[in-house]
Amino acid sequence: MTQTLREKVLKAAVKYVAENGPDGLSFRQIAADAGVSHQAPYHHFGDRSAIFNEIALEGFKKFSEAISGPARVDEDREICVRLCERYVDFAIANKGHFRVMFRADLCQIGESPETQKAADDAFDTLLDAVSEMVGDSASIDQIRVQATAMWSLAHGLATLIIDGPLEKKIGKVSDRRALVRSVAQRAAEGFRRG
Amino acid sequence: MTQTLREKVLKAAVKYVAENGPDGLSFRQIAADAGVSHQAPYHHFGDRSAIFNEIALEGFKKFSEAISGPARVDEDREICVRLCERYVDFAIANKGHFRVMFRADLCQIGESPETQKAADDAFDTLLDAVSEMVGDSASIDQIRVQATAMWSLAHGLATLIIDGPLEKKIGKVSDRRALVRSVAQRAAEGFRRG
DNA sequence: TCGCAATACTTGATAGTGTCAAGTCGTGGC
DNA sequence: GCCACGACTTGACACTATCAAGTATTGCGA
Repeated sequence: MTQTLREKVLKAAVKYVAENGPDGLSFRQIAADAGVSHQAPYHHFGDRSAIFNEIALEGFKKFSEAISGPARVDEDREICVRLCERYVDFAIANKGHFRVMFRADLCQIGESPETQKAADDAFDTLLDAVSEMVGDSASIDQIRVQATAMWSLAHGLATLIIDGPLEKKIGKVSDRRALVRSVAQRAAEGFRRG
Repeated sequence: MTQTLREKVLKAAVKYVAENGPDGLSFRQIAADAGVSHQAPYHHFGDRSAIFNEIALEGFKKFSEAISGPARVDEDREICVRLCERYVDFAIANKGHFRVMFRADLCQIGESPETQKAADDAFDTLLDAVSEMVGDSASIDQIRVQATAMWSLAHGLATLIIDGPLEKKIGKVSDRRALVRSVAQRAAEGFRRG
């Protein structure tokens, strides 16, 4: 149960971002909350942007896990819907991570090879899922288009729900799930036709 | 050509956000660049968040214009593709605005009735376009699902291109347009079936 | 057991930030 | 003439990231 300061700080940062967004995040406040001096966190994360990088890294790893995993292969459509559901579920359950992962200005993932790799892996996971959905007959270009469409749809849904106006328009969780399902199902019909 | 300070400040802020993202935006720096005291901008925008609100307001107005406008009504698919193209084009051409518009933590649009109205109008514009696409026979619920799907797809594409990893994966503008077109076309096939 | 180097912090100082609270200065209207 | 008001300045405060230097503690090789 003894948590290292590094873990404490990271956790507090993620919590803050989930609740307030990344903008006002203060190293000093986090340090004060943890009962250490204002420079203590700085020792573990050399830089303010370094902590965002770390959050993104953690996020991409979690993301890959959440997206992949055993999926019954009944039919194409089912995969698409599952993918969307998982994407949105992940974003909601991990707001703090999700909000950082796709903000290039916060965490320049290019600077950290590890984070870059995690991000690439996450994308590959998505590509694999889409490939499975499309089938072997499809060309690489088709898969690329399909994957982008799939990704965009899920990503758009997730961001609009988390930070955008969709949050208010669909209050209850049951509504949200139903909407995501309907939307994904509708889109899947188009995606199926290779 | 004489620009009021208010206009100057707003313009500088939008430019900054487009280039660096909203996080590091500094009132004082903008004031210094404009050659005025550090409190001068504060006189026009009572608050740091007020300027983001103003940017969002401007953005939603521009957005409505960009999205609507005359569209040849040949077939459903065409409307969907156009909508996506316009959405993405707007986001790229107005990065500074777009980045702010959908960040609830920056500009609480709920606080400003004017901005709220502009945002609602923008959504209505989108809904109208989708209604046209779907046809009169569709139920309200179907339109709602369709609109959400459409919106999510376009929004996801735009954000992934602007801030996300898609930016690197598609370098040239021609590639981008082709990709957006393909993706939208593919999705449209699913959306068409009421 | 001594020393020593690395680790995990603390303390202090600097520059930059938003924001409150007072000025100043010119212009239009009574 | 004056006076009120808008546009701006000046000064101060609390807060922030970050640099630089100090101090414990701990593990380890001689």
